[in-house]
Amino acid sequence: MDLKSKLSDGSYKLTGQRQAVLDILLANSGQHLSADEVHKRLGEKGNSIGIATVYRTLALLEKLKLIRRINLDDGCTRYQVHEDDHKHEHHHMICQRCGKVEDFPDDMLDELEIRVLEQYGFIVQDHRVKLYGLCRDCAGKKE
Amino acid sequence: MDLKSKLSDGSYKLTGQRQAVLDILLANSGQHLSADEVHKRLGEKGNSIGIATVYRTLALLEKLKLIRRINLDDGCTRYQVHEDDHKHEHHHMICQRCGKVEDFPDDMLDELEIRVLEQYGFIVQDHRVKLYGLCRDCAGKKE
DNA sequence: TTAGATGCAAAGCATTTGCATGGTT
DNA sequence: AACCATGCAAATGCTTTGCATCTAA
Repeated sequence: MDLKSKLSDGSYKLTGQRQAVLDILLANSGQHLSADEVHKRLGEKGNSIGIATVYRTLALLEKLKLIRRINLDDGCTRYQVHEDDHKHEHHHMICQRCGKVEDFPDDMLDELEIRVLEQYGFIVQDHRVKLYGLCRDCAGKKE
Repeated sequence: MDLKSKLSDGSYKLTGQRQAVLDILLANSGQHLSADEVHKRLGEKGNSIGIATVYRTLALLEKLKLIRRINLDDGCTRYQVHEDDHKHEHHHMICQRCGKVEDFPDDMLDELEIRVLEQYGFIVQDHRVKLYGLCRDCAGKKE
């Protein structure tokens, strides 16, 4: 784990809380946890941490690019461990019936980026795509 | 203006406040105003309205699909009048240097939606795309 | 007349911050 | 030892809600 080295690069210290928060995110990499959910899961593991520290740690881990921030428009910021290689970034499909959030890989926006550069002179450095609709399970059901 | 008819469809009343809020959004269609900004501009026009009414009105106008909600991750929800025809929806380019937000038309996600349906069985009903990068002005500058 | 709308202030949430204490290096 | 990190509670900022009053239909 390169948490320690990433931390020391910025004169940050490796603490039990920071390791614990990252561990929770790693153990739930398929989900998109909010600060409150991280806090709760830590408590369930007997690893209680102040909520302020959870927020501060999440902000730090994001700065170190170990996790990424996701906005699913549900009233809170959510987090997910960052992919190891930047090549395999991903976006989200949000089911409007059951609320499930699935990831899909990012490998299709290149054409869009080229056009945007041509037409607007806008140089794309990053992007966020959210698709809203019906997941396979819900699409199969009636009504 | 079809505000009145859209309102009466749902047994909502046409009030001066509702008209005023919509007028502000219409007069600033190129911008992305927050509830607070709408409230301030109303006040500047001598048309003071309670902030709670502004929030309630924005929620109502969104339900009537007269405006749309935009999240630019700056700590508040922003609003913009909806395009008349649903065909010409648009997305946003956010400059990471000067903060300017420009719109670009939505006419390129079709291919992506087809692939997502094929691979995940996900039926796309709506989408949100945000591009982060450098606008033409900033891309031209040094440093 | 009457259901719906408004305004104000209080309440709600997610998130941040001040400050004294505790822990890494 | 020195500096950074933590915890708690208070504070913040956006948004919502309760309730009495007002108004469009």
